[in-house]
Amino acid sequence: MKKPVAARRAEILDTTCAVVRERGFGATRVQDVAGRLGVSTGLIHYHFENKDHLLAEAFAHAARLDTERFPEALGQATSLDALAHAIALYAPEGGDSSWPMWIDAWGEAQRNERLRAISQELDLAWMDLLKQVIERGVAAGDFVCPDPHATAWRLAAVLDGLAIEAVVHEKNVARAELLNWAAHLAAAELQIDAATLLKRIRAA
Amino acid sequence: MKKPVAARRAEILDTTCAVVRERGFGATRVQDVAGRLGVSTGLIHYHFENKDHLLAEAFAHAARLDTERFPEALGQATSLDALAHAIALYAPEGGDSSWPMWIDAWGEAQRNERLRAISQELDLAWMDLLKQVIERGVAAGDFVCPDPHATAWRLAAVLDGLAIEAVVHEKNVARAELLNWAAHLAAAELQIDAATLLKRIRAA
DNA sequence: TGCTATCCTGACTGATGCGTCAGTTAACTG
DNA sequence: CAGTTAACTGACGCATCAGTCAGGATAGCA
Repeated sequence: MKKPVAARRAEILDTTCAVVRERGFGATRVQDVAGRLGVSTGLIHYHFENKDHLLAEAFAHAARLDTERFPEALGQATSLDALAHAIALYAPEGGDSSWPMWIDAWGEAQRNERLRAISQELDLAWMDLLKQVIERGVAAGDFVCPDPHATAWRLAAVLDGLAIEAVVHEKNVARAELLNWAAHLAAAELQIDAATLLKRIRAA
Repeated sequence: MKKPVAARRAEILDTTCAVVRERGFGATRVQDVAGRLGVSTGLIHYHFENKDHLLAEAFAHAARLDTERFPEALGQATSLDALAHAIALYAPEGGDSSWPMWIDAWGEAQRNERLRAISQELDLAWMDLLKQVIERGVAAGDFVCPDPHATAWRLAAVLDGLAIEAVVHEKNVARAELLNWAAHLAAAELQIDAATLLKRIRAA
């Protein structure tokens, strides 16, 4: 049952993320994490100074996992595929997506400096990924875009806004619509064909 | 000190909204509301069955206040002004805006059916307002828009997404940028002049 | 095999906050 | 100006939960 510190900490962080996805930051209890691991609450406190630190580290852990997938998009052969992969990566999946956590974090970040810093950095990173993808396409002559910065913000904002509807108010927007509408925005902003982009997103 | 039920309830709901804006749904205590009104916690429980009901009713109350301002936009003389007013109404103000509450509510709504229903209805109402404004402009020949439904969703989503950045991550997006970017999106979607729209939004 | 450092337990404490209730006060009513 | 009803108080019960701590177990090492 004894495990080296690093392994145990990682395990606790993973489990904390899972609990936060289900219960939210506010309602997550140390007991929930301990119970799910079949471990005492004392052990959690042995590895983490307090609950605040635990939640913040779990959130940072999840953010790291997300940003680690960025190169996957940037590594695509064409700028169109890079864009398609970035959008597909961003859009909420059905299964174990982290979206519930990000949405919860926005609310929490309003009063928790630690969470706000992480959330802010993550949002900026997403925006920057989109911006890089756009600038690459412009440089290659694939996209036409007078203001990549503004376009990246708009695209990120639309994806955030639609993701909220898809995740929180499931009935309002389905993933298919979300992708469709986002693809149309991107296509209009970059002067490319929406149908082609949509196909690439679905294939990604 | 004694007040008729209706007046007291309204007062309690107003105060609850104020507390929720500051502390969030999760961290709002009955004592906070009572204390701010200079009243006992017993009184709150006298008027509301339990904390859940109090929070849900306060949220519905705030939503009602917001939607009551819709006719203000729809009543404008021109479709351009209607659009400008709708966007200005939507965008977060500096002062006592309800945005912190809406953002918090998205997180909370993931686990609270009551809040979800209200939040969902409110989001749909906003989208519908934008849709009405767009359709009016199209009918009048002021706007050109092949898919008002999709455009309304995109516009609402962009405003939500940018509002999050402006409210939660203050440094990321200022209100001026938010309005500018949103105006550009609306202008492109409706084939009108962005600068003119922006002027009207600022004047609204 | 025995020793030691590290990981871990489980029972405890203290604080917090919801909801209750017996009793009090203020407004209305005839 | 009683009598009655409705609004209100304040103290308390009770459950929950973060964090502590003294001691126990286990892996690795000599």
